[in-house]
Amino acid sequence: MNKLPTIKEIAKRLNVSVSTVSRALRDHPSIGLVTTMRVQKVAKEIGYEVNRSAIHFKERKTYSIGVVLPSLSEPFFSAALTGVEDAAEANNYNVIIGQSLENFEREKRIVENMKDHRVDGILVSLTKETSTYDHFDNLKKYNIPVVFFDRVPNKRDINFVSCNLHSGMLQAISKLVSMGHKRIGLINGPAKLAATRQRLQIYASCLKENQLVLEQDIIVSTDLSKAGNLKAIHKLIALDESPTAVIVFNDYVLLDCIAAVKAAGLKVNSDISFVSFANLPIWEYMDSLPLASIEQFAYRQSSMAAEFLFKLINNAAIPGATELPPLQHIIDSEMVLYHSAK
Amino acid sequence: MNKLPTIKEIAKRLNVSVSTVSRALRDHPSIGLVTTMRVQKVAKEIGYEVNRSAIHFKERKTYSIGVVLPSLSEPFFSAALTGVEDAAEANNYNVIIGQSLENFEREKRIVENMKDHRVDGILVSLTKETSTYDHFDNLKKYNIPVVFFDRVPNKRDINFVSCNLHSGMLQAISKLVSMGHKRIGLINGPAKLAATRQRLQIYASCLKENQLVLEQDIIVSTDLSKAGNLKAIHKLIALDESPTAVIVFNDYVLLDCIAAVKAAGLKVNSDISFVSFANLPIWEYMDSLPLASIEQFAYRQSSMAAEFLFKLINNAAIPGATELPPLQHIIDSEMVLYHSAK
DNA sequence: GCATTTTACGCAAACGGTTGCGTGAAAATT
DNA sequence: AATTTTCACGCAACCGTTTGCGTAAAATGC
Repeated sequence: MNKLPTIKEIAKRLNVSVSTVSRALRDHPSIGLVTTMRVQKVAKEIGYEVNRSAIHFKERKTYSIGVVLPSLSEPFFSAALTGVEDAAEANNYNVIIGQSLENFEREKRIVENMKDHRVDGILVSLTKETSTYDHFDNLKKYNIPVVFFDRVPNKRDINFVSCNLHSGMLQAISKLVSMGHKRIGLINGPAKLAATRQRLQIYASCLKENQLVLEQDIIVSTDLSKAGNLKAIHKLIALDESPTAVIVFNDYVLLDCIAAVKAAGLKVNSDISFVSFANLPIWEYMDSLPLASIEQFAYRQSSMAAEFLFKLINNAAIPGATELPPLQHIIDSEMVLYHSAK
Repeated sequence: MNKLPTIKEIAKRLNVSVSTVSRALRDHPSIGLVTTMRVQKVAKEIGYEVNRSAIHFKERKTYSIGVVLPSLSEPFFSAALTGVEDAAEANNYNVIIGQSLENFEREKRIVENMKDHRVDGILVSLTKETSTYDHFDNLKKYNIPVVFFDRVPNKRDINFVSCNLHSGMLQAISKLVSMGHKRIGLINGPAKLAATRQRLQIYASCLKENQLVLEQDIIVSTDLSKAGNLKAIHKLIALDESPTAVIVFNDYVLLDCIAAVKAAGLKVNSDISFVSFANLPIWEYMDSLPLASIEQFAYRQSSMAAEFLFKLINNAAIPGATELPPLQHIIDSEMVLYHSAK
């Protein structure tokens, strides 16, 4: 346990005060040139490095931000994390990670833990289960700013970056219509999810914008289990007049749908076309591709959220600063075509 | 910027000294019961919480560990991270993340940054590029222990947990032999990778243990690019006497191989069988499965590595403790059959 | 040559909590 | 009743660095 050299050590060697050393190391103008040089020379010799813990303590900052998100096994979130990391590095921050694993209690524990460790700010993408936000509101007391991204609370006056699914969906549905599709179904998620309600609403408006009528029989939902997914797609292909195209809740659901459709003897992209919400980067390896995916820009969302967070952190650091208004941004999604070549 | 309550605040209110408050809050026996109660009551009333930064500073600990790994977009590493998180939570630590993205310079920067932030220890899975370890040796000076997992340095006297591929490979090759395969090829990685040399060696010994001879013509390699992967598999299927089974470097390579084999009109698992090293959890959705994968237990490796790290950290904390010998463990890989049912 | 400004540095407090040691008063022992 | 022990608490240093303020000495002005 050999101690690391401190500024005291340098002071002792040079017979100057610690304050002089401290200033000399930071090139403070009120320290003479020769002294400054001598201090810096000795500092280098004995391998001095500032003890950030001391500074953090003094400044009441830790120079680390927390990011809590559902699961890094989802490519969307691991891409998002990279966005956070890059922004953090640019701001000389480091990143404390917490995976909520879609578990509300775990999310609460993680936030609590991050608060205890006095992170300077927190980025969050919510659990599917999360519908109360007390554990975040609570952070105000500690002056810990929070920015949400992608999975954001249904609430005003919060800082967030999210993705507008409408633009991508409109592109997709317009594309389908231009290809002659008239019955475009929807396999939605569980009713309790905010994402589900949102998708339905956007789906409806996109149909309208293409002069198509909303037909309830081609709107089904899945609980996101494999069985649920299969049930949903079967319901659609069993109809007298099946939809020729289907918007699917996400790529995982789509994988099951494609398998089911094939098993039923139908051909993907000729008998039935799919559009999904992109979260898997594996389509290039698959035999059957969806027509398109709706890209939600994980990296852009998270890095912009991180920028917001640093803005809030830095603003709080300047003494008389007035509180910033809520920082909010919505990124347009985009359709990405896969099958166009064939 | 309203200040958080401190122990001074409590002391003032109760007209006792801060030391008494400090002790009362931790139920120190030398403080009278009534005083203790009064202190704790006031503490609760004003919502006091310890400032960990202060303690961290005093104890010269940050109660956070760093984990640096190639990329969380690989399911192997995101599973590994979950193992680290769970172990960290059990030990009241938090986890600072850094993705090296297979970039040596970035790995160095991350380690440097973690050192600056005085993490109590670091877990590492190396970049493919990494072949020098000075940036880790350097951490000794700061008493920051390091434990490697999965991708470990080729070096003695280090702490590590890794996975022995031999056991899984032996199971797989034995299985293939029992199914009648006699020519079992290998698509290996780039020569410069340590993993490549290791796989070749194990492949050779497993053949030997099954009384098969090593044939150079059915050992090919890929640079892991798509083109390289295709070239490798084509080389094998173009042989007069193609192998009936192939051990493949990893799942990404395998995806290309399967596509190529199909395109060539061959049937997977009848004309040619594959065994790969598991890193993708997506096989359940694929049309063509490999016969088996060799499971390397990301979660187990990383959580054991984390345990090692905490052992080292805690050992360093007790004053007269002698240094621990290198903590090392090798987990046996296992074959996981996919195709057995069909 | 004396008053004034500037230069270069030191002192000490502060950040929040922990802890070894000291001490007066109460309790126990003889 | 005198002595010893126990109890309950306070004092002060410490962790490493920053920073406002004070001040000798040097430089400048007249």
